[in-house]
Amino acid sequence: MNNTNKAISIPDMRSPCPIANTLDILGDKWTLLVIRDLFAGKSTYSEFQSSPEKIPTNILANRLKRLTENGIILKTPYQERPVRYAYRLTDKGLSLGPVLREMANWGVNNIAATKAQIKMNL
Amino acid sequence: MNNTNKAISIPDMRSPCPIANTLDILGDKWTLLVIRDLFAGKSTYSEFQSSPEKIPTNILANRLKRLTENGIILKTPYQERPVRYAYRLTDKGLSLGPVLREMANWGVNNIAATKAQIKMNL
DNA sequence: TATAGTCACTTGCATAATGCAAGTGACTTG
DNA sequence: CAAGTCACTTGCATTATGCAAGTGACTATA
Repeated sequence: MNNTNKAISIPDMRSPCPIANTLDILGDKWTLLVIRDLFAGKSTYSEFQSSPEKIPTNILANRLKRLTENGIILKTPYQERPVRYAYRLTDKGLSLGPVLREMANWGVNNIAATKAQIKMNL
Repeated sequence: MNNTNKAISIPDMRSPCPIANTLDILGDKWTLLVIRDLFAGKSTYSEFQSSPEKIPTNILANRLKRLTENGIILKTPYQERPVRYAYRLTDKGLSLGPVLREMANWGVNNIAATKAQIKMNL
């Protein structure tokens, strides 16, 4: 059991609606792309930066911070000398698989010129 | 057959990824709440405004415009004298049900104090 | 027929988020 | 000891969001 068993709490909820509250955490253009990259096997800051959408580095830093605070990802050093960090999904993060799967599915069915490049276990 | 059979085209795609492209249409704090309201049976401007999250009216107008342009919703007058408009989901919009369902499901399982208020056919 | 009210927005402006480029510090390799 | 990599931070311009008030078409009531 890792640290994903505690629920996220949102200080000033705009409503009790689960969709609204989920959007307060994931509802922007970048957050779910970082999570997509994690599902695709990426784990370091520079790997996230190298994705084709070219996320600005300040936004990447901000999203990694927010996702960590919300218990969706975990930051750990994977080597010393020099110390290098890996981010990975917690159970809470892994449980976003179905959300990503349905979004990807909707995209391929409804947006022209979209192509799933790699097969992910969502 | 209604007008939902044409795929959305995104002028300057940031990548061919279906998740990235879906986020370019739905990735913000408000768009999916309007769609949620439509799934919940709401259809007029004032009904959307009355939802507990209190969407600013300029943002509501903007989102209804964008969703219409993307073929996700349809605007039709439902009465003359005075003319009143109803928005409703196209087939493309209805196919977002699974996305909403998985987001709602993730919210109830991972965010404290979230409560699904009404049962929706997602 | 003046007055008030509703609906579906629009406008103006302040605040916050995003986007771009450059810089920083710890560390390693040649 | 110079150059490079990693994981960021900072400064600033641009864009989006949020709030309040206003608009115009229409109706219902006095």
